[in-house]
Amino acid sequence: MKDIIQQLIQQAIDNMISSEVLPSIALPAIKVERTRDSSHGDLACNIALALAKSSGLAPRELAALICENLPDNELVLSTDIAGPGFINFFLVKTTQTDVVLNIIEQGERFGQNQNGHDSKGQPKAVQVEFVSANPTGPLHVGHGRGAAVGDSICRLLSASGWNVTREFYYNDAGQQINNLAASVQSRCQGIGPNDPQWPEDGYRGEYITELAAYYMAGKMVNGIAGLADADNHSAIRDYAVAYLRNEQDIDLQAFRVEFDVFSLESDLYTDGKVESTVKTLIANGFTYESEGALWLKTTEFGDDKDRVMRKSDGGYTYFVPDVAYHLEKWQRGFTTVINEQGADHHSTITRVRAGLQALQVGIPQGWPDYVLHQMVTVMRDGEEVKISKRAGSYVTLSDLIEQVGCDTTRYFLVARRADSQLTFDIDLALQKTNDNPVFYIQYAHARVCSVMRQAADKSLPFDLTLGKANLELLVTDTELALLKTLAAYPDCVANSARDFAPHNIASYLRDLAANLHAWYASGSQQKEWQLLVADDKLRNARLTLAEASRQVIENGLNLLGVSAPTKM
RNA sequence: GCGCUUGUAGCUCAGCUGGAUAGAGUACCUGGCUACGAACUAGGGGGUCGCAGGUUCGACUCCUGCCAAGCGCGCCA
Repeated sequence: MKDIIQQLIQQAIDNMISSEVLPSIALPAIKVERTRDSSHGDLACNIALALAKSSGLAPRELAALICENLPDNELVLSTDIAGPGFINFFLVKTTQTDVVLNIIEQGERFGQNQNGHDSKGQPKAVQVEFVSANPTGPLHVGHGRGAAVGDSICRLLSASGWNVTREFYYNDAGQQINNLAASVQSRCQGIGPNDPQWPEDGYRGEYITELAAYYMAGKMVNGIAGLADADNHSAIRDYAVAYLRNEQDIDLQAFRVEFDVFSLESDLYTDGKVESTVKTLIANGFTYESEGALWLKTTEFGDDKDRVMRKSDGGYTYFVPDVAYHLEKWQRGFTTVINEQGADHHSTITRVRAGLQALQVGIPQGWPDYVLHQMVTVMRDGEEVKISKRAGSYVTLSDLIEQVGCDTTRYFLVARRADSQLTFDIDLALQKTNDNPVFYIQYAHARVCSVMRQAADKSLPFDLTLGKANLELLVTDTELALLKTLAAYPDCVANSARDFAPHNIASYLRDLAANLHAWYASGSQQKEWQLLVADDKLRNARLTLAEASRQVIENGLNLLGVSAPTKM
């Protein structure tokens, strides 16, 4: 519909130029937008404002000229010039109710688009790396935010026609893994954090004790048996990593987050990919030796200082395998890669990108994309809960899921822009009342389902065909507002996917639910506005609108990984 | 000190990549069910969009400077 209006305006301006009403001027892109306020019609265009200066005409005068030259179109009821010079378009009724037919026809596919298709109409590949928690402890709220945001981005990209690969990267090769193993080993030997032999950077959490007990009891985890040998450091390390990976998998499953690929840092070493990456960087002349270490000239790619690649003890710093890993992503054919991670790691972005540029393999500047989420603070009983991995005070993701439920946790963690700080108020999330937006949206869905059940109970069966044929009977203010909101959904999905911004979906759903509740409630003020009226045509038209609304709520909630209950 | 991010109603946050009178929730005040589920809804009060400049027909949005908060600035990951 926007396209049609755009063409009409284009024709009008072309006519004006050829009849020399307008000088021949460069045209900016004609933007036609959905109006926010229904008194402004259905669609609006600001072209007269944009062209005012170059044409030498006053905006309102120019708008009037454009309207006069506008070709007739059966879909346009009338136009209006408003404010400083906006042209508002009022469309015939069927353009407003058409969205209902589209929703009914497309069902769960409604709202999807093909923006992720290439010129041949094939889905383009995108890889999204998220969570990527180190296997040194259970997942906490921060990981939860990464999981919720990352997973929703994946769902948005899929809905936009991309072929999405979800990937989890384990840093299972660094010093921290040795700390982990040492901590577990100490526990196996009966040493606690208060003993003098306890490792300096040891992990003190309760889960370490449990892990040690499992190992000593010889339990199996992911095909690895606990050897019950407290002196075997490497066996303990392998067991600990397997155990914690398994714990994380269980949490992620409970959080409804799945991955296609798990990559291991240790593999990059054993496959020689770290070594070959370093060789290329040296061969390309972007390194130098100093103070016994090997440095990468990251300053040539915008960093504020050069960075050590190989420490004087011979080991590589963490970002070297990161570069090797991203080179591998590129070689796997992903020209679009998104990394979702905590903002506390933002300094790695410059280094990884610099390393990739220095490899000189044709990777574009600014590749890969990053989505960073800010810190999550947790409030419980009105107090902030401090998160400290070593001290073991910890709000785990599984705690949250258990206490407030998967739906609420996911919604809360994804409902705000990733780059604003988030306070997770457990007391608020626990309230199953007014304050909780998740229930508000789910309730709207359940309410429609309830009406459908009522319809059957009262022998007022829902006849979809009859409903579709009588949509022009939808005329009340609340019905029109609801139609308008439904029509905005596809744009909302496309924009959210483009911006990697799933929080827009959360806001949209809040809005849609409000429209639905307002429509429903209008029936308690005016009985003739109820859905289940006696008139067959009107009732079924309304039930069709209700079903369409339900479908869009379900589709939207699905993008957030939140369930759409039929009963609550 | 430098870099990244943020600053919008008392509180928690949106604001659709420059548009019309800045919007929701919450809290506060006033109404609506012998129920198509009131986990809802109608209305009211509440704003120098951190501050100061600039860009233009128009700025919460873009630019510059300043103020404040969070996070980074390791031969840790």
